Amino acid sequence: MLDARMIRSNLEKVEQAMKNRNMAGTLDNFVRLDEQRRSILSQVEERKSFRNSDSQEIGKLKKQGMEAEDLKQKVREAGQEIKQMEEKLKAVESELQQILYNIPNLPHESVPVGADESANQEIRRWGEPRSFDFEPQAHWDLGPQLDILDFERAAKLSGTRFVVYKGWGAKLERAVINFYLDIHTSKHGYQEVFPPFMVNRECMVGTGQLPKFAEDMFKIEGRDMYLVPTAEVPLTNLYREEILEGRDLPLYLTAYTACFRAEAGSHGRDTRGIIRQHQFNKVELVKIVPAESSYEELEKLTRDAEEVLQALELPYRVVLLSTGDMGFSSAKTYDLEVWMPSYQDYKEISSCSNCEDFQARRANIRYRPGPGEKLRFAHTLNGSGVAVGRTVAAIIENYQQADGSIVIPEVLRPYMGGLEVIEG
RNA sequence: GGAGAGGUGGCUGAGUUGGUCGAAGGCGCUCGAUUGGAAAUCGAGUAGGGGGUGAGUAACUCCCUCAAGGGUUCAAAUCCCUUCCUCUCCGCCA
Repeated sequence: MLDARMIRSNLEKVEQAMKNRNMAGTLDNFVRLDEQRRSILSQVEERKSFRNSDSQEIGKLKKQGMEAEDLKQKVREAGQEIKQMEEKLKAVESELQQILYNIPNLPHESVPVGADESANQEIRRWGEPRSFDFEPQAHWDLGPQLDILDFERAAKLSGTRFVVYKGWGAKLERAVINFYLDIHTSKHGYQEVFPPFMVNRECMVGTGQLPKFAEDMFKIEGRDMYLVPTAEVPLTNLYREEILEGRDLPLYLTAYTACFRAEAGSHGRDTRGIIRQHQFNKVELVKIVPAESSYEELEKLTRDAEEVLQALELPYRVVLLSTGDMGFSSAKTYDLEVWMPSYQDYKEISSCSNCEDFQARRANIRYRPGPGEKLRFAHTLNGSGVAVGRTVAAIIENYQQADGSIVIPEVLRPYMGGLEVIEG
């Protein structure tokens, strides 16, 4: 959420930013409601001020043993008026709130302006895509052949966009999770967290999934709760409605969770394999930092995510997303894209974003920079560190051999009981 | 699921015959005094949000907030209702 006062004094800038994000419409409604709100508010407050002083007057008269029926009557009438005005104010404020909740974050000045991913900028590449001396297979063919992925039985259990991992496949998934958590906690200084996979509405509003993207979420029937679409939600909301001490920042948090997404509107995209599932595993990185250092922290966070791909020796590239391709809450996003032989292309495996104070303002996460200083909204960052299912898919495809077996990346072998190759 | 207790400022803890209480005291913190420096001691200050005047992250002023929402009343931290949360006991359960 953007600061209403900031919008008020930067109308053109915000409207242009919305345009750059392919969001139609103007801020005319905002301006109208904002003015209305302030005008009603000062009127109400004026009445209240009179009511308060009259009411105190009654108290004084009573104390002296005098009656004050006239004054009481007057205040009673003022109360009625105030009540009516407050109802109107409430209506205006909630309308205003809805508008604010639906305005995306302002892109950082370093973000390329463009309508879609074609405007994204490649920042750097790491590793060489392997050239095969045989016809490489896709993970959705290799997995079932090796009996480590079972799509047919997953459909029986849950439908499309689900997968069952079996045997060494299940082990590999778990190995990747543990490997990621171990690196981020022991080497990069993140605190490991194991949060609930279900959260309340306030959390979803706090990080920006709601109200705008309700159709992408799985809601729990009969309760105001949602399955987490990413650990970013519980991790960032850990400090919702809290005031942190400046000296306690930055906070580095990491968590493994399953992630649940309805994938509304993505019919026909990535229908094969485990690239796009309703449930997938992810190790997430979240930072809560002072405003001054958030862009430095974004670079560091991105490197932290890259490092696990380097350790796995998976070729990837880093892409700076354009204004049209960025997520709603983000001011600047780097995607990490891993080489996928089945796509003959790089495929997103991580998304690292600086949300600045956009989420903190929604979730009311503040900090006191120093003793006696005014409270400020913290800056929040998040990044996949990285997607586990897509990692497994990338390993299967990039490490496949002509006979259909899969070599286990060296760093994962300790997590696999020393296994070097998964064979049929 | 049943029975009971409770939710007050950064923390702790008063305040429940409704009235000047945004809230005593303590701790913590900030500034000052003291000291060669520090501890101890003494003094002062110290909640958050929003609106208005204003060039102002200065100053002044008003409104709101004692878990959340509603109600009673001229007036509610104090009375009533609903919801949420915490704790204790019982039941159930991994």
